[in-house]
Amino acid sequence: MKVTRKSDYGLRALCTLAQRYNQEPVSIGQLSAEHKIPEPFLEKIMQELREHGLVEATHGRGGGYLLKKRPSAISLREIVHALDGPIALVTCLDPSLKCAIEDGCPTSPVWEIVNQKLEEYLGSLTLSDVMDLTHRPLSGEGDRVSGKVKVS
Amino acid sequence: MKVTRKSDYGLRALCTLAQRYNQEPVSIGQLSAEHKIPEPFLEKIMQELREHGLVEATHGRGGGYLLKKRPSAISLREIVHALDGPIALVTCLDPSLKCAIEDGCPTSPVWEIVNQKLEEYLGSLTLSDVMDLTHRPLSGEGDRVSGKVKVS
DNA sequence: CCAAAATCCGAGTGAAATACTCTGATTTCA
DNA sequence: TGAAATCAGAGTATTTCACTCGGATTTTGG
Ligand code: FES
Ligand code: FES
Repeated sequence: MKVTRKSDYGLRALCTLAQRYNQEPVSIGQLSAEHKIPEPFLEKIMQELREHGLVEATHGRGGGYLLKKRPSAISLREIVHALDGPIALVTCLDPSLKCAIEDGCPTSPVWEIVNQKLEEYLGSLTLSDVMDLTHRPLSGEGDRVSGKVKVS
Repeated sequence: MKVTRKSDYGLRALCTLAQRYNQEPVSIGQLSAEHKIPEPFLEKIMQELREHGLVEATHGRGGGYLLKKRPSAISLREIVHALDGPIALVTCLDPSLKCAIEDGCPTSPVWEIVNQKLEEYLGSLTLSDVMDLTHRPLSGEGDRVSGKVKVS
């Protein structure tokens, strides 16, 4: 039950792009330095984000990446989908590998529900939310879940 | 973002134990046959479930496994914890590997929240819920999420 | 126009996690 | 006493992950 490093790295990079929204493009060099991410790895990640339309790139001198939508219009769900693919908590839920059993399978209905819930929740969190949380270091140690960010 | 096969298999096995709650113990042979799970693998899984107190075993002839609590008192969370360990969506959240950065890390607050949400939700689903869902094959195709099972 | 700065692209590699096996010991009961 | 079951721990195979490499392409500054 883990999100891959690709998604974590990708999210971090997108955070700095969000800060610099509407400014100059940011290069892989800068991004990887800021977040201590191996350059060639981040390069791949940014490519995938571009292919999925979350980000756009400009070549050559002074080039780099820019967000393609406003931070509040990019959800964690999109990011994770772009980098890890759609969430399939168990292999049977993978749309490309339709399972044979299916009927009467005791577990698939639950996993499907949890899966759905997770996607919903990730869909409700945007890059703006992430930025808000970063600079508001969990005040008071109460349950952060019902803190600042909207909760189902 | 996957649950391991161990957890999926374990859940299936626990389902049949739930059906036979308060009856004769069920052997690995029976369980693995019913769910098409490789016997020696399931053996390991049942051992772990016993070590975590979800199940108890009786040796020798006619032996096998029994639930140690009523089905409505066993949550998905417990099961997943027993077999996959506590949920740590990103490595930084793993309590055994406390991260150095932490302060000002842009992503960890969000992942922590999602992590918490997930645990909460899995904690709210019990073996009874799973059984109910199994024999009620998603009537009407509506959003199953707010169907029969309690939702946050 | 050219060289430097950047992204693009596809293939390839090493390590780690996962999924599962094997062997033998131990307990129980007919 | 021996068959049926779990127990225990080490071992192996496969897949996924995390990351690299080499070279092509695009853009811009000088
Ligand atoms: S085994 Fe595939 S749906 Fe359950
Ligand atoms: S890198 Fe460890 S908390 Fe963010």
